[in-house]
Order: sequence, then structure tokens, then C-alpha cells
Amino acid sequence: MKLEEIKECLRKSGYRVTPQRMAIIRVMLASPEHLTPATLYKKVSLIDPQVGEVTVYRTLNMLESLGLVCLVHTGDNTHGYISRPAEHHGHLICSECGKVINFTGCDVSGLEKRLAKETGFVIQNHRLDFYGKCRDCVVGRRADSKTGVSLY
Amino acid sequence: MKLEEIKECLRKSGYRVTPQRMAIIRVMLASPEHLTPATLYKKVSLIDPQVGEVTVYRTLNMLESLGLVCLVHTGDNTHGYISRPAEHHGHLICSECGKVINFTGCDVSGLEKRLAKETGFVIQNHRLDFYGKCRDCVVGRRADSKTGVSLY
DNA sequence: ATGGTTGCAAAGACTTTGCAGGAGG
DNA sequence: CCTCCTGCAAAGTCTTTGCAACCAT
Repeated sequence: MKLEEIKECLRKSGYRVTPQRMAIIRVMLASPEHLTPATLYKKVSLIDPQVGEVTVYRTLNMLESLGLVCLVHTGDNTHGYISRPAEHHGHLICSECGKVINFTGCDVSGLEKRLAKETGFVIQNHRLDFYGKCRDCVVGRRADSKTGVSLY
Repeated sequence: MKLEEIKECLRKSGYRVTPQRMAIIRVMLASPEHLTPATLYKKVSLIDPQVGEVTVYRTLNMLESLGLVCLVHTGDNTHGYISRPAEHHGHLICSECGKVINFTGCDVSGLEKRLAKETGFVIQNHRLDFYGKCRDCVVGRRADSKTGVSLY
């Protein structure tokens, strides 16, 4: 999703477009990997030291309620957010460095129908995540994406 | 998994079998739904008021590291644990009352192979969760499983 | 102008840790 | 008997809230 579209989405939903929010969204869009609130805050601070950590939390909550970002759980009781592509997708999560790769084409509609029938659930959404080690971590090079604060 | 098997598993792993741990495990086995640490603590307190909340946390961490319980995320930044059946399974999570139903037969091996090839990931595990409303919540009756402290 | 937003500080919720006494093997 | 375990309290971490000033519209 483009920055302009997101601005439109905010305005339409009655939210204001502020420099802080734009800085946060810009960092999210530029990051292929998931970002914890703390990491996001550090990255945002690099491009706009004026943004407070509280605003990061508030903005993330707002973006999630609008469906513009997506919550990703990474196994060890931590979680991060990633900007949501237009279509439904799943995640490939590296348990070593925390890298998250999106993928599409997770067709589970057959299973979904079966489960709805068997359980009476009205299914609204699903999440399919794979956990493992990414190429870099398998060969030993340790990507620093978890702790690093580089902007991209 | 049966209580006796779990005892065996603890002993084999060098952990001791204590009344506190048994009380916690018994509650987990008796609960079809996921339990947050706080809820689990309340339920355990009903059958053994001597067990401290800290022990619940420590025991959950131990059980998870042994793979005997399974962490379930329930959307709104909360999480719970559920005892893990022998075979791999996914979850059907009710966003209304928090009920969790396990299901099996989530065959995603084709997708898994494709992703491993495309990304170089070594995939070790996956999680497939469906979110929606359970039969009870759809028809309006509100199950009290989220806040209730009844033992079963 | 005016009502949503921000940053600070503080409170709140959740989880882990240090330590002395106690219990399992 | 030795080591691991427990409970308490305290500390630590993460997230939310109250409030006055600020700013987008």
C-alpha cells in the first residue's frame, strides 16, 4: 500500500494526518520485516527524534484497528507489526534473526469450509505462519535484524 | 496426553514431580480452551490455594520448552496456553468468548515445500489458526470462558 | 476556533529474578 | 543429603492513561 492511500484512509476514518504518524508509517512501509514497538520507535527516532514512544504505541493501535498493519507473533512471547499487503498472506518467520517474509497463495478454503461445517464457527480470518531458519541463519551468517537499528 | 506420560516426561528431562506442577498440569489437561497465566492461576487456586502465581509462570515456561503445551495467540495482544495433543494441530479461536477448538488435518506440506524452495528457509514448524465466532457467540449466548473461573 | 494529537510522567499490567526455607529423588 | 523447587517480595519490562499544550483541519 502506498503512503498516499494510507493518508486517504486515515482522513476517511476521521483521523488526522500528522508528521509523527507519517514518520511511523514511512518506516513501516520501508521495512520488509516485522517491527516490535520498541524497534519501530528506535527507527523512527532516527528520522524524527521528536516522536515519542507513546505515540508509536498509539499509532500502531490505530493502524491495526484500521487493518493497515498486521500483528505477527514470533514464538518467544514477543510480537511485532508489519505493514499489510493488499491481499491475504502468511508469514515465514526466522526464529534466529526474526526476519519475516510474506507469502501469498495460502489457499485453505477447503479446510475452512470443513471446519465451519463441523464446528458451527463463522470463520472470519485465518493466520498461517511458518517457523524456521532463513537462508542466512542456516549458513551461519547472523542477520542483525532483531537488534539492529538501521533504517532499512 | 495422559498425566502419567507427562510425569515420565518431566522425570526423564530431569525435572521434579511436585504437587504444584501436578495441580497445574491437571487443570491444563482438563481445560479444552486456552488458558492465560492469570486464568490458569485462578483455576489452580481453586484446587490448591497454596500454589503461587510465580510457580504457574515457571511451570508454563517449563512445559512449553518441553513441548507439552502450546502457545496460542488470540488476536488482541493476549495469549494463552493449551495442552498439546500428540499430533500437529491448528486452532479455531472465537474472538468473542476466547474459546479455542483444536483441529487436525491441516496439510500444508505442498505449500511448505514450495516456500522452502523459493526462500531457502528451513521450515521447522507452522501454525494455522482460524479466527471467527463460535456457534454459541453467533446465536447470542455468551459463553463465559474468558472471564469465568469455573474449573472445567 | 475546536477537537483530535502529542509528549511527558505516572500508573497499570504482565512477567522475571533474588533469596531463604522446604521438599523430591 | 543434595539439589532442585517454591513462595514472597521486588525488580524489570511492556503498554496504557491523565493531562496540559499543541496543531491539523
